[in-house]
Amino acid sequence: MLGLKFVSENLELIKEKLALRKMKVDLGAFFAMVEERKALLQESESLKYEKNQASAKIAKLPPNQRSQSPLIADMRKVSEKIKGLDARLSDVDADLKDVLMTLPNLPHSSVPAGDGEQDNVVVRTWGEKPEFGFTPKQHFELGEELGILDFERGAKITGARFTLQCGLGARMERALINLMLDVHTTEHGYTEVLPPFIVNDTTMTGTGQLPKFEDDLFKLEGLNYYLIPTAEVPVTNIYAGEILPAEELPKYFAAYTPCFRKEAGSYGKDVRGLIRQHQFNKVELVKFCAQEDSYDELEKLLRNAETILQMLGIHYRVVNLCTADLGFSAAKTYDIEVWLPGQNAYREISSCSNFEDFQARRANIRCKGKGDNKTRLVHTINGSGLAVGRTLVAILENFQLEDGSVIIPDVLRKYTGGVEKIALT
RNA sequence: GGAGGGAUGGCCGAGUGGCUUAAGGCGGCGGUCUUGAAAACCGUUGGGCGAAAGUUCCGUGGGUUCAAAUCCUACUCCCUCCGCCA
Repeated sequence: MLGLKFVSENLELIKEKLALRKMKVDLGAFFAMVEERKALLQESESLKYEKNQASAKIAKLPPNQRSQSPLIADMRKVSEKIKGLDARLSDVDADLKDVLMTLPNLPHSSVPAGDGEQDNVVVRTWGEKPEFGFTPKQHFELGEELGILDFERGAKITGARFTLQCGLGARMERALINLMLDVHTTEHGYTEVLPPFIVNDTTMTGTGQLPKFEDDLFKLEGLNYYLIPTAEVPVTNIYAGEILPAEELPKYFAAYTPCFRKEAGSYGKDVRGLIRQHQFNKVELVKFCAQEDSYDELEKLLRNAETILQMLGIHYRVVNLCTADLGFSAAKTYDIEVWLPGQNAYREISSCSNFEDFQARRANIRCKGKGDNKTRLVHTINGSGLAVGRTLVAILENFQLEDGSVIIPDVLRKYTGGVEKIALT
C-alpha cells in the first residue's frame, strides 16, 4: 500500500509510474475524498474539544445541579453531530483505503521500462549450457522412466497438477530442502523458522495477496483461513503491528514451506511435469531492514539464492524484471532463471524482490531508534532460495546421462545417504 | 465438544460512570553524588493524525450516556478443569 499523504500529494507522479506498469488510474475522485476527509476531521475534532471542555465543567458541578444544566442539552446536540461526522468520516476512510489497497507499488528507478517478458534485462549469467552427445530428455520423461515421479497417481489421488514423488524422487526433495536451509542458516546468517501453512485474511492482506488476488488462493470452506501461496506471507507477517528496535535490524529469516496456488488463468501452460503445480515446496528468504539499506540487502539476498545453484553446478542467468512484469507489491524484482536442457529454455527458479515500505505499511511493521529515535516503516525483501521442485527438475535435466540415469550433485550426497546416481534398479 | 476465568502503556499491576488526556512499581534513558561503578536521590520514558492548538487509542466491532478503561452486546484470542485425540 502507498501512503495516503504521499498519494494525495503526488497524483501526477503516481499516474506516470503506474502507466509504466501498463495501468491506467483515475484519481480524480480520490482527491475529492481526501479534501472531504480533511474537512470532516477538522470539524469533528473541534466539536470534540468543545465537548471535552463542557464535560469537565459538568463534572465540577454539584451533583444536584447537574441534571438541570443547560450544558447537558447542548452537549446532546453536539454529540449527535459528532456521531454523524465520524460515521461519514469512517465511510470516506474506508473508500480511500479501498483505492489505496488496490494500487500496486511504484517501480524503482532502476527497473527497466517495458511491455512484457521480452523487455526484461539480463544482468548476468553463471556457468555454461552443458553439451550432450544425445538429445536431452525433459524431466518428466526421465522421472517417469526412473520411477521417481508418478504424475498419473498424483492426478488420481487429487487431480491435475498434483504429483506423487517416490523413492529418490521424494528423498531428493528432502535433500534439497535440507541443503538450502543449512546453507542459508549456517553460511548466510538467516534464522530458520517453521511458520503455519494456513493463515488468516489479515495476514494475506498484509503482504498484498488480498484483496486483489483471492482467485489465486485456496480458501478453507467456511473460514477466513487460506493455504499459503508462499512462505513470504506468514514470515513477513511475523512482526505485523510491531515496532522493532532499530538496532536489531536487519533481520533475516529462512523458511521451508509447501506452497499452494490455484494457478487460475494458466490453463494449457506447463501441463506436463513439475514446473507448475498446485502444491510445491519452497525455501524462502525474508528480510526486514532499515529503509536506506534495502537495495543493498536485495543484492545480497539475490547472491544468497544464487549460491545454491552454484553449489549444485547448474547454469543460470539473472534478469531484472521490466515494469510490465513486476508483481503487484514489488518495487524491483530479479528473477533467477535456470537452464533446462530438456526444454531448451531458461525457467524461473527464484524471484527476489524489494517491496520497500509497501508491505510494511499494510502490515504495520515499523522500527524505532538510532539517530533521531523516530518511528518509521521498515523495508521488506524476500526471495526464493530456491523453489525446490523446479530445482529437482533442473538437476534431472542437467545431469542426465544417455542411459536415462541422473548423476546426483556432490553437495547433495550427504543428504541422500551417499547415493550418487538415480538409476533404474 | 462441555464448564469456568481473563485481556489495561516495554513488563508487572491499580482502576465498577465525571480533574484518569491511566495510580504505583519494574525495566530503559538523562542527571546529581563517586577515582570508577553500585546504592541513593532528581528528572524523563507509548502509538496514530496535525505546523501547532488539539484530537484519538485501555483485545476488536457495535450500543447506552451530556460524559465509558469502567455499563450493555457480539466477536477474537489466551488461561484452567473435564472429555476426546497425533
